[in-house]
Amino acid sequence: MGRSPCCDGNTELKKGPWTPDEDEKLVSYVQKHGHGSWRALPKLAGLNRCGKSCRLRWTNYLRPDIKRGCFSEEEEQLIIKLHSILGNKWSRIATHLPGRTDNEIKNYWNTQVRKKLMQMGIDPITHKPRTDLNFFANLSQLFYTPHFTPTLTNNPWEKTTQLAKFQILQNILQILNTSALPIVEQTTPLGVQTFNHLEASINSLNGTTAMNNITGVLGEAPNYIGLSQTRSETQNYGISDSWASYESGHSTKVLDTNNQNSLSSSPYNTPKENTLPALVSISPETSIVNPIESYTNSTNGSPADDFFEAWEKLMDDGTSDSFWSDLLN
DNA sequence: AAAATAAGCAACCGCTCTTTG
DNA sequence: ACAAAGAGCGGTTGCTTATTT
Repeated sequence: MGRSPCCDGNTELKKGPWTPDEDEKLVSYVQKHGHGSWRALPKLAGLNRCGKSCRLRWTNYLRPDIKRGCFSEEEEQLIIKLHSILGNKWSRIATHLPGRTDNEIKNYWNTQVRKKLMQMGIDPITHKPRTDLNFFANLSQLFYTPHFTPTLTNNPWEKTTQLAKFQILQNILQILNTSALPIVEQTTPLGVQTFNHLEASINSLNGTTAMNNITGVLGEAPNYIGLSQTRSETQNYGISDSWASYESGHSTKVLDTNNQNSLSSSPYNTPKENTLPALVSISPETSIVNPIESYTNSTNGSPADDFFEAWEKLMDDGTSDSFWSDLLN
């Protein structure tokens, strides 16, 4: 199937940036007659453009309900959340941001959000922690940034950043502490000194005001941090049927993630002497497209999966709709 | 001050999906 | 049921502006 581009054979048609005169013609025509058939529109409106170009110009720029200007923190958080569930479905994402176009959101993602997530150590495609060596090489830089302090900022984005950093460091430390994965300390630029610094700093945060602040920020989802919890406790929290409940405006189904057998059979079980808590429940590689299915299929996996699961839950509104609003307020 | 490089964004391209006859 | 037209989507390009060297 498919079809040839609407402009085929019409090499005379103008391309490139629109002039104010062209904009005026298009706006005045659409306001008078509606767009009707986009293919027929250019001729009727007196434009030397293809219909597709007219449609794009109208929907992305000239439409009266377009909201222009910087994205707010709330919009940014929403985009991240939606992207973690929907992936690059920009038009779907755009339906939840009134006045924003899919193109604008896509551009914003590619130029701003993606970069921020990368800096946080989050893979912007999978929303999983980055495990590539470049990230580990930059770990010290991440750790020494001014934001990584025992007190939390009021800036919502920085709150998220701090939480993500904290979780990343916690899980890295746990991975390093796990005998099943002894290679990291030996083969990456992350040296013993950095390792000790990480451990000391995380321990200093554990049980401090900072932790109270973090759990306070998380509201009803403090278990995402899980520092002072037993393994069974960390498994008991519910996960909302994220997308269905999000789109319908309800927080509905709660899944029971208890599964002691799968945990005990994991090759990555944390040794008893490990002072850090167990990672959250273990799941196989999860699907961005269908997070619900991925939750219900939870059986076993790796520490990296665990972290992603925790992150996904963080991004995915754990037990109530108030979670993200708490974070943002 | 000029050149080089990076970043941001509007617009285009080619494909798929939906509608229509 | 089928093919073509129409519309929409996501990825990419290339121009403009800002920043760095």
